[in-house]
Amino acid sequence: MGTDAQQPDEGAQRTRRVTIRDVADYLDLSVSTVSASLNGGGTLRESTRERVRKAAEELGYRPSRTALAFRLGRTGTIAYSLPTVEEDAHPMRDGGPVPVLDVEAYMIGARAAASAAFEAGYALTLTPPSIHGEAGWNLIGADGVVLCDPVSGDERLSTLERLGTPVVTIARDASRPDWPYVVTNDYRGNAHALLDHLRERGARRIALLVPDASWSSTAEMQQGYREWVSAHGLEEIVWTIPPERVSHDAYIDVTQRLTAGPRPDAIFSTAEQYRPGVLRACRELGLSVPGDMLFALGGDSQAAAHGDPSITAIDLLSARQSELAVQMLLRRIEGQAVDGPIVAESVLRVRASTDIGVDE
Amino acid sequence: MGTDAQQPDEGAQRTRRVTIRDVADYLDLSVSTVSASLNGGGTLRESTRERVRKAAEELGYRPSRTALAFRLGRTGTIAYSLPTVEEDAHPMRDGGPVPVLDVEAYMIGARAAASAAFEAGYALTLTPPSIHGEAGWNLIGADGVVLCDPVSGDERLSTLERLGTPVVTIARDASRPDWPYVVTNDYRGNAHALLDHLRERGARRIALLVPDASWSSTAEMQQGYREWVSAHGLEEIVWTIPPERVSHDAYIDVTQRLTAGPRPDAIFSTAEQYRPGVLRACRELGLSVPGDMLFALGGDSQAAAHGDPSITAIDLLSARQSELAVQMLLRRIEGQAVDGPIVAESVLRVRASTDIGVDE
DNA sequence: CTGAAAGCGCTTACAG
DNA sequence: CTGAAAGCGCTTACAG
Repeated sequence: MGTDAQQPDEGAQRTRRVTIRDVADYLDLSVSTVSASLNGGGTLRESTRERVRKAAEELGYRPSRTALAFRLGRTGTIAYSLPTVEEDAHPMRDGGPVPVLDVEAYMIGARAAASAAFEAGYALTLTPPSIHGEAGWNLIGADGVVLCDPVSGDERLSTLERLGTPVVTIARDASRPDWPYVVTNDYRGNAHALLDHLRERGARRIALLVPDASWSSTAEMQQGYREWVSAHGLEEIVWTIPPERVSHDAYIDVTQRLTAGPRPDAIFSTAEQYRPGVLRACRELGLSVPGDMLFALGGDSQAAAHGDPSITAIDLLSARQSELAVQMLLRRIEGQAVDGPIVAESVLRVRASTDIGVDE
Repeated sequence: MGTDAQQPDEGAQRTRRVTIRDVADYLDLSVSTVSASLNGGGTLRESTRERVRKAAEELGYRPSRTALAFRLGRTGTIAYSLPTVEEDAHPMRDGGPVPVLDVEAYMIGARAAASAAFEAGYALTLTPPSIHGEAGWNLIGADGVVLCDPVSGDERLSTLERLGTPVVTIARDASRPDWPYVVTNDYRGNAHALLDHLRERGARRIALLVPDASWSSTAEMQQGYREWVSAHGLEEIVWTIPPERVSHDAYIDVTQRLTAGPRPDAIFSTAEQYRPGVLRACRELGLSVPGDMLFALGGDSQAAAHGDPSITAIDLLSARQSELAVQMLLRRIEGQAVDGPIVAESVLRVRASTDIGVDE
């Protein structure tokens, strides 16, 4: 029963907005002059500009976003699009569908993107998971799009190209090896580094756990793995997880693989998402991590960093990735030169799951 | 090396857009007629409407979002705003700042909101974590805002009210008990249900773990807790976690509390975020869950559902919550009657962390 | 150095 | 039943 409870009137009448015309009339100037003063265009006396700025401030003038968007033909909006999977392959929590791969990384990325866009005067639109087709993107109405983890031949990418909308991807569309508008990571190199680390900690039979999907991050890590085991004369053990068990349910597959043949001494999961599944499978089979099984991840999370045991992982620095992608996209939108693919930094975080203290 | 690698020209010339004027000229009609045909306004022969629709389709006419926004004075955009905390209280992962409370629930909520908005013809803007002040919201340019978990006296809410922008909150601003534009949950009732459950499982000394913050969800659960322990003649044990340890670091506080006085036999954490911290503290003290300590959460997550042990939690059905909030907001924006506070459904999910099989 | 005019693509009264 | 006109708030040539 706070005394200041507020129930704003539905029909609360908003004060008519202050336009450039009001400022012009107030100063007996033309709207052209006011516009030029405020935007630094034209050739005006500095004193005039100053008068205009002051008056605009006084009158509470705020440029109309809609008028500007209309006039300039740009909405001042960029879209951020997370991976979509077919409805029935959606990992569900009771509360609703969860995006695939790494939820937390996406959240960090989306928020960093919103900040970077905002600082440049743009708003960030989150696309609905089901977006597809020209009509959808037309409704979203973005000047450009950051596409996270496209699949190979991603429909969103080709549709947006047809529409002439600039796109920057985070990680590649595997079907376009020469696509320059991408912020990616050295996934192969990361895989090598992680495998070197596992080997150093004594692993000799390292299984690769990968989703059966066409994300290039996955594909590139897998390629890195293949090169590496071949170079080290080790056996290639690839465990592919069907898309419908893209989350914790992977424990079913892992359990089956762990009991089927000769057991590996380390598991490298490209996806953070499989962490709980692998741990559960090991637990149920009485395998201690890292005692009986080393375990490392191709993506990081708070859970990986602070769970029991903490898991060695590659941190892709998602916030930085998204910032770079937004910056590249804004350059494309604004017609500036763009600096080819960017390979962002990643960091190997060594944690308890590989901390067995064995030196070879 | 792909033969179809595409490097769209920076200056790729977009085909001039098809306007309503083009359709009108094509049919020798006026733009008014075309407009009315397409939008169902006016009094036109059905045959005319049909001809227009067909021609529009043929010519590939798509209404211009910017023109529409300008003309109608609405951007066709709603904003979704997650809680902001002071910079230095941001839980950090190496990859960047993580939003407080439940990341996963927010991700589910944001995506559900994006879908609901999209279905109604709106785009969803994610606000940057640092948003504040009129200028920021002006840049975002939303027709309305969904505000998640406002703090008491939330600055965003008062700023938006001053701007005349419709707002719907998810959970209350505690300083506005009579605010009608809210989708909330029966947090007190949920607390009672959870406590009843713990008691049924044998708990007699139940500690409440709460963040030192003014989220009303927290406050209401705490109120529910107080009422309940008092009604049952049990001791009130409230453990408050300082805002700078809003995440896993809470294990420091929990460890200290667990070793300081007489030990509780159950912990009820209002925030999902404290799950790893509590588990770690128990682990390090050699307390098994649920053997030595029951544990339950006021919010759910995949990790709670599938970790070891799985944790009993209240599922707030975030997707549904967000859908309801978006629907209410759209009614406000479109000037329709709004149906007071909505208390959304929540579900108690009983899991291993309280599964001790003790009947009283 | 400043102003008048056109126009971005629509919708909405209003005429006919 | 259909059309002509005004106007939403700006910027951008272009004139003076």
